[in-house]
Amino acid sequence: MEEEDARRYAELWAHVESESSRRLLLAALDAFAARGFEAATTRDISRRAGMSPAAVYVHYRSKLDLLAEIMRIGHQSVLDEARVAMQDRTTPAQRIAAFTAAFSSWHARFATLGQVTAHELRALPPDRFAEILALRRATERLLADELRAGQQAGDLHVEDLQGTVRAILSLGVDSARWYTPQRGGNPESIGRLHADLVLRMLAQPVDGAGVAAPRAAVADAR
Amino acid sequence: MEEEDARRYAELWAHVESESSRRLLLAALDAFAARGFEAATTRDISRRAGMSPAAVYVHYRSKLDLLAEIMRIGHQSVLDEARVAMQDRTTPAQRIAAFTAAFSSWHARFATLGQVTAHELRALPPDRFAEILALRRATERLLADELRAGQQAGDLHVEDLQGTVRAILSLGVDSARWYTPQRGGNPESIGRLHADLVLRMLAQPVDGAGVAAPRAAVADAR
DNA sequence: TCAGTGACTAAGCGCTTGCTTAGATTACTG
DNA sequence: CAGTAATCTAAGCAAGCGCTTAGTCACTGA
Repeated sequence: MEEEDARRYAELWAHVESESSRRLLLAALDAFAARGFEAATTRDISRRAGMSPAAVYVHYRSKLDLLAEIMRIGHQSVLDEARVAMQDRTTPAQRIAAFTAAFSSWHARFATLGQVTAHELRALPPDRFAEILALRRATERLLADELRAGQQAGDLHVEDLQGTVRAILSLGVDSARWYTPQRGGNPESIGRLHADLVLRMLAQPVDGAGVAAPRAAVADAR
Repeated sequence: MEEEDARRYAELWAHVESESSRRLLLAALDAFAARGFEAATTRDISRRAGMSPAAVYVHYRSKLDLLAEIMRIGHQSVLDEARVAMQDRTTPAQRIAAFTAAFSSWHARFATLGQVTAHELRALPPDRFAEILALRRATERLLADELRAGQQAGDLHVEDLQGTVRAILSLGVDSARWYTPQRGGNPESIGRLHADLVLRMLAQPVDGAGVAAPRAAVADAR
């Protein structure tokens, strides 16, 4: 992982007290992303953090504790960013665009973390899993509530609410899989692209001999 | 894995000669999907297939060989299905809709396999990886070529070609992560939903005081 | 001055891993 | 029915695993 990545991720767990703990979180994230949680070894993690294998256990009780902490911080971060992005918008369409842009650009910006959060859930024991699932559900609800509001107001075209929610989330989640700064431009441009695509998806037809046009509600949010 | 799944997957590797080999492919797929390639043990795989651990090595040279074979068959299958779905369509928009429906419904129908194909690529050594990557690129090209054709003909709205390709693929790939028959309906309905969302994304604006309407090219493909 | 504390390391324990070996069993052939 | 090849199992090896133990070291407060 590059210097720049290290600085970006440092902000995520700036609230973690010890410098060694923070170094271990970054080392563990790298190791989990590179080989998967099960294949990553505590020896590898400790080496990336510049410590002996035993030093890990001064700061964390187990390898699983490291994963759980990374997952918790990651899920909390994306939920917070989505909330902040939506808070000043005034219409469902605007809030959906803001959510999509924030969610997708987060997954590009923290692609390494995004891969781990999305695909190592199965490694968590039931109680940890439940905690993370609650955060995921809260994030999903931010989006679903706005889609429902826009649908009921007649401003947005939403035939399958749950399916549309999943589609929008998929754009973001999967960004973490393929994104690299080389291939994807900057994270914000991914967010803008996805927000634009989503607004097109939701454009309400205006009658005109079977031809559709986006209504003002959507055109404004562009 | 259920009886029904077993039958569905049996078709995928019907061409594999030995019955034991086919049972091992299914057992390995289950094990890889449940815990990840690295965490899955050859003892677990052999037990699922009703054999002793050593019997695996009569049919496959290594655990990695099992993964590589599963990946190859899976990637070839989705490429074939996409090609077949597109072949009788006459416009770019129709072929894009057909591709999207086939790609997404495949990932829902073979969700277990889809998860493995998408996320265990890193476990492959360079030569195996290159083989799989070629299949992925061929699939991607099926879609990209049609988007480019529709864009150049002026029928489709495509601002960011590579970004749009990735977005459409993301809808399918991520379906494998969340889909279950309980939550997602049948695979074909996922495909139809995604095809519809994609056609909306690509609708070309028709001038009219800043208001957009899909042109006939897209409306026809609906 | 020195007991106490927190961060760390060297060494290694008990266990599991992918895979091999040696031999048994089975199905088929001349 | 002997011979052969294919398929399987019981047993186990070398290596690597997560984590622990015992002890070192720098620093703190009385």
